[in-house]
Amino acid sequence: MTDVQDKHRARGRPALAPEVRDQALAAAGALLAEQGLNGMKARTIAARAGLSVGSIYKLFGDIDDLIRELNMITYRDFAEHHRQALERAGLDRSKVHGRVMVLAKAYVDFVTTENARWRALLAFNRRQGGAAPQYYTDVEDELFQLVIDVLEPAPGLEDVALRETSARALWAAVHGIIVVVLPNASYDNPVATAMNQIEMVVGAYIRDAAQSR
Amino acid sequence: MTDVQDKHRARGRPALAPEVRDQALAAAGALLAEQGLNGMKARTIAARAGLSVGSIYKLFGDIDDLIRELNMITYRDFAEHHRQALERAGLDRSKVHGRVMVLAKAYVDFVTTENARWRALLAFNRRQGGAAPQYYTDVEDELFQLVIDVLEPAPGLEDVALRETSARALWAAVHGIIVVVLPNASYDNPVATAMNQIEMVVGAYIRDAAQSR
DNA sequence: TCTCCTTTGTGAACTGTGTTCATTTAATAA
DNA sequence: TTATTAAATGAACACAGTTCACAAAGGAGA
Repeated sequence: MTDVQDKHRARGRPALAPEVRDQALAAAGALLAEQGLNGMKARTIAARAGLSVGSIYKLFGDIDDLIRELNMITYRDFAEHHRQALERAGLDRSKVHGRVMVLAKAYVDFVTTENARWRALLAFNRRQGGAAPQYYTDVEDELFQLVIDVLEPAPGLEDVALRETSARALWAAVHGIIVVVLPNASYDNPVATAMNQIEMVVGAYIRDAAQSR
Repeated sequence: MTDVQDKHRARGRPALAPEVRDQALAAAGALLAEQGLNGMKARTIAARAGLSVGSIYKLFGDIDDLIRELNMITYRDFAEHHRQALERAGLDRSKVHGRVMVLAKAYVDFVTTENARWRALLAFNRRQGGAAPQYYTDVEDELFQLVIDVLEPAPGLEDVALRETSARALWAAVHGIIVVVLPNASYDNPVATAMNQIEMVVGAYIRDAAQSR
């Protein structure tokens, strides 16, 4: 059935060049960074990309698909941002506490500098009813793995299962503090407040693990 | 200027009885519990309340105002739910760890039993750009106060400022774990997983505080 | 070169939702 | 009863997602 003659190809109007999709995606990404989810209107995106509404739908399915794709990119950047922060810090692997705090600071920085994209990530994943899509979970695991690796030399966390659970629990805790503190207008210095609270929880956890070895 | 003659009053069609507003609010609340934010359409709410769209706007301003009001109620119920859980547990005030875990379990239970309302609370507050409204912050402080009180007898947390920061940090951590774990389909028993992670973080924090006294 | 023919791109039109406001309704005062 | 006034109503408007009949753009065959 798929054995159609190949000599007749490229009939009819040629499809949009592949790079057009990339350009449109980049345009939509810029819009998201500037205006958050508010900017993600079919017509706005089309205008920004220099395409018709119909083409946006041809290229991306629907607007939610497009947002998912942009969020995917944001999440990749997020993970990469953490990896680079860890590398730049150049701390000895034995400095577990310091390295976890480097990751936490990287998180806070990302939220600060990429606020609109980060909010889109949160808001949209929450909007969906069911489970997160597969590729999303993949990047998430990738990020957890980073924390697990950092915890590896920690005294008291030699057990792999315990270390993994610790990484998940700690990282969720860090996330919680960031989510609660950073957008809260009642703190005059939200970043310092968040970092302080993270320090308290992470510090206690690592000390306690070493203690109860 | 306010000294208008009072003998001419109640002219024209009488306004909707005050109880009508309460009934409409209750109807909208039921709708929210059933269908989440998806159900919060002007026409759906109006039909459910047996009123016209216009009346909904007269009574509540706009739909966002109405949702804010419902979220306010949810948040009150949330705080009350925690108070009652603490009371029912009837633990001695010295059992700090146990009492914090009672609060955490209460949180998890609320999310489970009142899922739609809880999600509305999260999603909507995140949707708003600026700071949370005043009354909202009030209930939040009320809830933090509960945690602060529970932490009061904890060894190592005698200092008031430290205790308050600990309460905020710990509660945000608990929130983070719940937000990350409970809706995650990859755990076969999300509630147990969440409670386990919370136990780890809370336990470590309290032990460490006692240790480094 | 000039028609067909096919495939893609376009944007007007349709649907659903928030919001308003001219009109209708229901009450009191005279 | 009638005039007057305020409230309730829902048709109409604005705006956003989505579709699809039609126009545009190229290749194939004459």
